[in-house]
Amino acid sequence: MKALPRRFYTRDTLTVAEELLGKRLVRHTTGSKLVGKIVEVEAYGGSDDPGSHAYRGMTPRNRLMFRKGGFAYVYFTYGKHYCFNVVTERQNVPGAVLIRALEPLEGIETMKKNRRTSNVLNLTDGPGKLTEAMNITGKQNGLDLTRSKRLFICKPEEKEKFEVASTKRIGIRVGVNKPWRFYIEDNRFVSRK
DNA sequence: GAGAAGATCTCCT
DNA sequence: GGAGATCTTCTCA
Repeated sequence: MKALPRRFYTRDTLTVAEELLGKRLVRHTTGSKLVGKIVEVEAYGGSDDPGSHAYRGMTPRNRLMFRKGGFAYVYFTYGKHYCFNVVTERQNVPGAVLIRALEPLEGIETMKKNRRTSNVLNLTDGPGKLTEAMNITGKQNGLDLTRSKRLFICKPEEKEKFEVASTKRIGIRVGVNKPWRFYIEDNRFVSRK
């Protein structure tokens, strides 16, 4: 269980997005260890991407997107939900990858408790759901994923084979033409087909 | 300081 | 398939 190094994140956002598929998101909280396989992501850019928070430049909320890659960018939306992003690119180049869905691997009972449901398929198949299942909130905003012991991303122990599909992004009104959503084909935990 | 929209989820029909 | 929940953030006056 070794966290991915800084150089994994400080690259082109689309490359990082695609390569995050199949990786493990690891969350340690008091008394529990939660692990999920990343099965669906979306890439967000800067001034070239109207769908991105960073489209109009830096604001207090999106400043994390301008940092060097490897940090967590967590924001609150719709009055109810947190969304978890991984910052990409070099310092001062905005970019982030939204984690949209996970396949639960460890700590499933804790996730069920966090989500108040017994349906495994309903635990982490959406950006607002997986943050609740993994106990990720605004407190994790700005966390360094290459150094933290409580929240990080690592490679699977054995390499897995899968097909990657890409489509338009979901839930945004502008910038919908970009095919910047990636997911693992035939995985049951992907939020939408 | 006000108003509108939002990278969503759940419940209802 | 559709609307309501619910509150933060941004924009503009």
